[in-house]
Amino acid sequence: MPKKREETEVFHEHLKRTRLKRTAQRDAILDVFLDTEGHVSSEELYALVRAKDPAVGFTTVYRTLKLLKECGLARELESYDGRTLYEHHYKHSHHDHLICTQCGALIEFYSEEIERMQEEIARQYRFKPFHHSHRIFGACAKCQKEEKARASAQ
Amino acid sequence: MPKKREETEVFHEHLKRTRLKRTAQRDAILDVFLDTEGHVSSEELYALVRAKDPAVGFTTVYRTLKLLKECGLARELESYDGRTLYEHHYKHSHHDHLICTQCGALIEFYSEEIERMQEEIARQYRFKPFHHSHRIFGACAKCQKEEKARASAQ
DNA sequence: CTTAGTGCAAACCGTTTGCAAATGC
DNA sequence: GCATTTGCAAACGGTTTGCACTAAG
Repeated sequence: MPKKREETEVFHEHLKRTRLKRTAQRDAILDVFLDTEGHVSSEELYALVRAKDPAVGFTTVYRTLKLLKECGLARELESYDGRTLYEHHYKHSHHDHLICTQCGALIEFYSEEIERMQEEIARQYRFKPFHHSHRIFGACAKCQKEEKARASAQ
Repeated sequence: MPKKREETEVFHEHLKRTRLKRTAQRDAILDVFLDTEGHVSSEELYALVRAKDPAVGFTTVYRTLKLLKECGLARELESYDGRTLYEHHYKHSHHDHLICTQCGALIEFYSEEIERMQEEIARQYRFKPFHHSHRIFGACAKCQKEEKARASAQ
C-alpha cells in the first residue's frame, strides 16, 4: 500500500516541522486510523487502537487526532447526533454528506455546481471562505424500504 | 405587530393540539423569543427571559425551545463552536449561513440553484431529504479588513 | 539532561433528567 | 383532583486539562 507509506511520511514530516516527538502511541494511532475506511468516532478509533495496543489512553487518541487534522490527514465532521466523526482526507478529495437520521449511514456526494455556487455566494458577501459543512439529513434508501415493509406488515 | 400575534396563536394552538398547558413561563419565553431578531443561544434567551421574569429556570427555557421547534416557530442551527443557536422560523423563509470564525457573525444566504441541486443529488441516491445544514466558514468582510489593518500597522 | 508526551482522574460545558412541590384545567 | 409543569440539583456524554511520571531527542 504505497499510499499509506506516503501518509505516514506526511505525519512524520509534520512532527519534525513542529518539533514534536515521534512516539509508539502516535504511530500506532496513525497506523490504525489509516487502516480504517470511511468514518470513525474517537471512541471507535480508541477501541481499535486498544485492541492492538492496550497501553494507549483516550486522551492520546484525541490529541493525536488533533495533530492529524493539523497536518491535513484527518477531516472532522459532525454527525447527526452531535458527536464528531473522522475520515482520512489526504488525497481523498473533498465531498459532502447525506446523513440517514435513522441508521446513521453516511453517503458521500460531490457537486461541482454546488461548489461553484458557494464561491459565488461568498464573493457576493465579500466573505473569504475557508471550508464548509454541507449535510443533508433524511432517510436512506434502505431505511425507506424497511419503513415501507413495516407499514404494510401491520 | 400583527405577525407576533399570529405566531403566538400558532404556539397556543400547538399546546391545545398536543394537550399541553399554557403557563406564564411558556408565554414569557415565547414573548421574549419573538422579540429577538437574528440568532440566540439558549443561555442568551435564558438571560433575556430572566431580565423580565426572574422566576424562570434554565430547564424551562430548553424545554420550551423544544416545543417551539416542534410547532415550527423555532429553527435550530449549530454554530461554529459547537453550541446551538435558535432563530424564529415561522414565515421566515429558509436560508443557510456564512459563519465568520473570527467574530462569530452569521450571514444568511439563499440559493435556488443550490436547493435544486440538493434535490437532484438526493434523488440520485434514492435518499429522502428532510432538512439540511449548509454552513460556509471563513472570514467576514469586516474581519478581513481588520486583519489587513493589523498587518499593515506593524 | 532537557523538553515534550503519556495516562489517569478530575474538570468542563451545554444539555437532559429525576424528583418533589406547584399549577393549569 | 388529576395530570402536567416547574425549578433545582444531579446526571450525562463527549471533550479537554492539570499533573506527576515516562520517554524521546
